[in-house]
Amino acid sequence: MNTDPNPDPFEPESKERLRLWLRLLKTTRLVEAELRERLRLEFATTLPRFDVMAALHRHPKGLKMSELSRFLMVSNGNVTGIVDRLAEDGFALREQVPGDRRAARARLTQKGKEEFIRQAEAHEAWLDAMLAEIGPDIASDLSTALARISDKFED
Amino acid sequence: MNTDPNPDPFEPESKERLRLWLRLLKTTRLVEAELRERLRLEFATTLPRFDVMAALHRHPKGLKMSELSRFLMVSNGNVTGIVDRLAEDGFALREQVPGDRRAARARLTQKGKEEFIRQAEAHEAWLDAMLAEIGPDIASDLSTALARISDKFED
DNA sequence: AGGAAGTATTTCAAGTATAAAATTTTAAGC
DNA sequence: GCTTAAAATTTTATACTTGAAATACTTCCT
Repeated sequence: MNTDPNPDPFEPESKERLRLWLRLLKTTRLVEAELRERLRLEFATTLPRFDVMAALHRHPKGLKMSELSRFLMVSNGNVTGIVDRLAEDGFALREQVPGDRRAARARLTQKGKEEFIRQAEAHEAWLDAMLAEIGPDIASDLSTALARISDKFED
Repeated sequence: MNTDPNPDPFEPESKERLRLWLRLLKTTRLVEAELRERLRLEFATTLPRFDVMAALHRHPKGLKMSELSRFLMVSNGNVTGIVDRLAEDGFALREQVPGDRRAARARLTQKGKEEFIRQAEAHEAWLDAMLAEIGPDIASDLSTALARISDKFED
């Protein structure tokens, strides 16, 4: 489906890759901005809070702070503050890990779980609308191509 | 090239789109994190500073603060601080716009321009290596598909 | 001219983000 | 058992980010 396979044979491939990167960045930021605004308006929350809640929802037994940090690819000190604020609102809590007094496991409260489910349903519907241009087969191809990039970072 | 066109005919398309989004986010964050670290180690700078310098480099006559803000899709108040810090380091400066005493145009200094060129060359080489898995034709297809998403946000 | 509405920018408060240092606890080697 | 290394988390300092309010100037309408 590539309609213009080689517009300028003298242009290096690196320029084409740079263009791809800029497009990737722009698309991601547009979608992110839209999600952030809707989360703010409809649920009075933020994207980082949503991300943390999503991670905790996928792990009902809870996650250690360091696991959360790795999973979300954000710094260690960062999750401390986000979980603090979620705890203040009664959406999450910390539990001591038995047998290791260094570690604490964060998990959702019942209230947090219910709230997250509401948010996640809206989130999925918003995304579905935003990516409506992309049919399921193209979505799958795109995912595969993107996976090829991110797989290079495994180490 | 879609090797698995319909893994579960009962799964809604929205799940496939959600997966695509998560993959998009993960890939972008991985590449961004790598670029940020390299900019820090090799040039003692940050991604937002690089982005501002790139925008100013593309517009040698300078950009108004509000134009910079729109171009980079970041908030108005945000660019103020970044340009402030670039100015402290002698990489950028503000000029009054003649005929409109509200507006100021930011542009690169000669020192800033030279520094940016060094950084941009390294940046392009890093990206080329990170996206090496993606050939130019696939890069072009990918860009087209992503453009279909971001074009929906024009208004 | 004079005022309302709009535009450009900065300031502000709160939250997010990083890297690095500090703290506390656990595990390993000898 | 004692020391040292490793691990988990928090704290610190600095920068980035947003949305909203404040400030200053411009334009438009009458």
